[in-house]
Amino acid sequence: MKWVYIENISEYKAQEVEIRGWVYNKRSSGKVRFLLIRDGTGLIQGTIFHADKDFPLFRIFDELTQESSVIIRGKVREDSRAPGGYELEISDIEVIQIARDYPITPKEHSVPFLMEHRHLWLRSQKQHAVLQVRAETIRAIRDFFDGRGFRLMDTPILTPSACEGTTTLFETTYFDQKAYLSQSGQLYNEATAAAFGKVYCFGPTFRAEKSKTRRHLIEFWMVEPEVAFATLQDIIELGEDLVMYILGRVLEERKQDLEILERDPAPLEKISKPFPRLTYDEAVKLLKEHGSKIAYGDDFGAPEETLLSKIYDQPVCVTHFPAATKAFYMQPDSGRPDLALGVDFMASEGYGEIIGGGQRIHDLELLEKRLKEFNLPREAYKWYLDLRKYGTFPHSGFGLGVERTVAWLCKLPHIRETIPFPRLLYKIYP
RNA sequence: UCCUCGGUAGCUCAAUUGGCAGAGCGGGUGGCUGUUAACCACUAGGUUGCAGGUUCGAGUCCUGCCCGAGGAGCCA
Repeated sequence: MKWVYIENISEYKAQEVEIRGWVYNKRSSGKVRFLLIRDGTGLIQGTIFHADKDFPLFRIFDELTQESSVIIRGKVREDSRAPGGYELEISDIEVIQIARDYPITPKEHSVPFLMEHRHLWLRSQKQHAVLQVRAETIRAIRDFFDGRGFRLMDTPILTPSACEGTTTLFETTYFDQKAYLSQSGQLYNEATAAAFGKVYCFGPTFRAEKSKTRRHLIEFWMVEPEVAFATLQDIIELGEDLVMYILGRVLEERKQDLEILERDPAPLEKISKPFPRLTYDEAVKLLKEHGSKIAYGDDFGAPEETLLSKIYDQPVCVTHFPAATKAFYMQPDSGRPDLALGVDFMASEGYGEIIGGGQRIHDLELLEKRLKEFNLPREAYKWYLDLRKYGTFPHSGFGLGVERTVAWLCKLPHIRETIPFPRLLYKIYP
């Protein structure tokens, strides 16, 4: 008998097939039994009818518990009463293992309990749907860049020094030296951009920040493109195209998952480019008009990001931040050197920043001056300064946080469900 | 690190002013021919986070600690 996956079940109408999976739930009503099986690709209901209550299949059915692993065989039938529209008339159940006392029941559980059982929670329908959206988002990102002639250039996770002196790094040892887990592949991207023109890196990043909010993870995934000779304007358009591409793909390919999550797709479907663009000055003015107490010169905190993304029903691009709030390598505006040519993309519906980036300093003298101002050790950045010494080039790039993007697409209240095993403040189990 | 709230059965929660620790789900047993987190009946299940204190009597009040959640700060 042919082993098939539930997602393909409609191709096997009226045929005898085999499904391998786990018991999601079961119900019985005297001489009818219903078995809900999941196999990783979907859910299907199996039925058993028999007049004799001692029917052998009934006895096997009665032994089954939630998450027991089984192989079931039977005939596929279309039935509008079944969840999913198809069901299997079960002729045989082969038990691989009876699961005892599966901790996650079909009723309510608290977040701490579910996080403690994250390795099992992944099997639940909504978690499955979120991670399908994540996988689709990642696939879309790679297709987007690969399709535009970008080269994937993996950057190191173990690094000899801080990309930034200001943020908190995870320190480890590298034989007899100190080493740190990467916070960003950007500096290395600038080197590969000079070799390949258009590059991107995609990998995990680590930040030892004591952040305990709905939008921070200790370990998260970020895609970072870097384009040689691109300006701030060029990179804003690239970011818009990327966001539109991800949106289109998820809306097209994962509609069912958004439905499972009860995520109304309408606000996402309304999004179109170009996104509204504001300078920092304009944004501060607008925030003050809407009651924010932000002082000019302050970086946006969570409440400002949320407020800003609620004012528009589109993602918003904010540019020209005060240079003092931004990284040392940000190119200053030619007219107003106190402003940095940076851009933050705020997702709609209150989700805040999903992209941060900008144009990098390409002038050697200016970069050396900035390193001094930020008290960064020149020796550690020797190779980085070489990029300005040998054929320097204006260039720009950004980083898009995968988890924040997925949380927005799925409209989740917290980022922690957007990655299979989140690393949270003080929490590394399971 | 700070502020707020919480910790009672495997899970989610209730318990009046300090006065017999209880329900639903899950487990077990039985019933039901179309269930949709099925339903109905019965049943087993407790170191009330830990340590101390007040009291005739503490889940409830007090002190300290531990753990968790929400928010703030922090945060290319």
